[in-house]
Amino acid sequence: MTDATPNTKSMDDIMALCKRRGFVYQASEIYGGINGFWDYGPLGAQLKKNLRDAWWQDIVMHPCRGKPGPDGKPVEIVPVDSCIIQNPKVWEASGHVGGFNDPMVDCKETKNRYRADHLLCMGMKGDSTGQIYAYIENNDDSFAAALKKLSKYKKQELTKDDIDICALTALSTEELVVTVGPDAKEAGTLTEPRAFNLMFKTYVGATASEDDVAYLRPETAQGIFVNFKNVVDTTRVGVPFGIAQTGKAFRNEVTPRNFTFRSREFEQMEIEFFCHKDDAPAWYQFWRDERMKWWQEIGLGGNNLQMREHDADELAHYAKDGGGAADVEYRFPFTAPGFGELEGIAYRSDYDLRQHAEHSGAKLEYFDTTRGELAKNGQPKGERYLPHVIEPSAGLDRGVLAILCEAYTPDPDRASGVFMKFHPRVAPIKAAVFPLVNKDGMPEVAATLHAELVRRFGHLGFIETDAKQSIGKRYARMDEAGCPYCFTIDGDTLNDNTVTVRDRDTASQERIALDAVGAFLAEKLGIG
RNA sequence: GCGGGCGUAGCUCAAUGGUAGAGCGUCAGCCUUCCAAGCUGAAUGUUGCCGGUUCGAGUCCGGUCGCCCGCUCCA
Repeated sequence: MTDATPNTKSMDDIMALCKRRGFVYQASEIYGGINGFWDYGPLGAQLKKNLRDAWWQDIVMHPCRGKPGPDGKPVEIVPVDSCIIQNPKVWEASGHVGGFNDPMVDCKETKNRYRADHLLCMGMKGDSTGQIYAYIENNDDSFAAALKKLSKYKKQELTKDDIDICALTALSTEELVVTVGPDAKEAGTLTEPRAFNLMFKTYVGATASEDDVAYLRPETAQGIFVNFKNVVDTTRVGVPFGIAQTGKAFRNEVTPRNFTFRSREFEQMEIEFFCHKDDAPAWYQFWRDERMKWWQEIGLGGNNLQMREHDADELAHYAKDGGGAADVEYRFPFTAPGFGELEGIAYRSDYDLRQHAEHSGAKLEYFDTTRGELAKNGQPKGERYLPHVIEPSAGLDRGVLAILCEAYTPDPDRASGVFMKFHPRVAPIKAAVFPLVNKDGMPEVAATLHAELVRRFGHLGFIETDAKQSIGKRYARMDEAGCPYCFTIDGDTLNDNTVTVRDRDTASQERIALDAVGAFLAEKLGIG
């Protein structure tokens, strides 16, 4: 098999176009920028909104476009919009306070960095003197290398039965000085374990004391879990159902990289879908397939999109028997030939609700009146349980980036040299209206048509008009901005009330009636 | 955070330690009846930022910020 185009696009060229055409700017650029933050310009802001709106429409307002769930019933999803700052106990319950503070160890010799809790140390049994050798947990090569170095140091052939093992984090400062790093030759090159807090910290209230510490949310998911009981109590939803929200999340990444792919401030689109434990595998399969299909339909239909099931050893311990976890991945120019994650679909069991129930003391169990054994009157007695959760969690900014990369289409045969092949549904500019020349009554007709299209389609994106310079230059500009259709008023329009429609992807034209333009565009935008 | 590379106009790039430039794009006017045509004109830079060496720094040195690559990280 051959991939004709996937790896050949230049990320530098795509970034240059994003800047040039107003899709993405570096945040605080006039002050020299700030690492890991990006702003969207006019076209980027609308593109991002269109993608978010498409998700909202297809998830919340018309779930899965009407496709029934595995139970044969309509899929039910309701939205919430929770705060970026929550009670800090939320993040203790979710495990983020612990998990986002992984101590790291650096090796001064090899410049490698390791998670401190992933390193083990070996010494000769019954001989605690001299050097200690560190190796990486669950890594046979690293273990063998350390054993070999220890054998050479002790001048005798040692096997795994001849050694004592302990965690690196259990070593004293004195012991660390005589410890040889996993990839090092000399002892004492490892630093003390240092904490890296990946959550942004802030203070609630003006006094800013340590008692007032709060965190910017590192994911939107927990805002859903903490509102589970509220939603069940105040709306008429019943399990199985989902709660969805979009919003910003913040992670103090060690190394922001690859344009907007790993940013410190980013936007997520998340669903937490609650179902009975027995139904979880079927719902997992359902969402996994639906989400893959959605990304394909939104414009990532090429061979740069793939679904990857996580291997068993990647799975969280609770994910094994409810389906599993899978990522929708896109082959970005900077990951090629590999892929980068767009969305994760994870089986989370009842882990999150259970954690919040334990930490908060709230009763989060759901009483399901459709289950349980039948009473004498034939009605089910009901069943009380913590619902299990399937979580499709997508990165909005990553989606935008994938769409930008996929749309970027070099074409030496056209004036612009490149055009942006956006799916009409997400294209930030929906249409453009041009008078062929800026005289002879054409501008007036164009202005009238433009005003009509703005009224009818302006809520979906920009409707452009432009009478300056040559028609070829205007088409070229629209190619780079990814406008799918250009309507041109020419001399014939004045005689027979027809206009030309130029198709961005083929650069070919057809004539349609002036009063049919609205219907034409509606059909092309999929809102006929 | 570590190592390497890079930083000049919106973009792509010039400029031996000696007056900061070009092409494209942008804007204005003229012209123009279908794909960046042509003509005329205009705007745009504390050379990322701060400091040092020098009579003189875009150029050399130090620091800092940012971007790219490799580590690390990616809950």
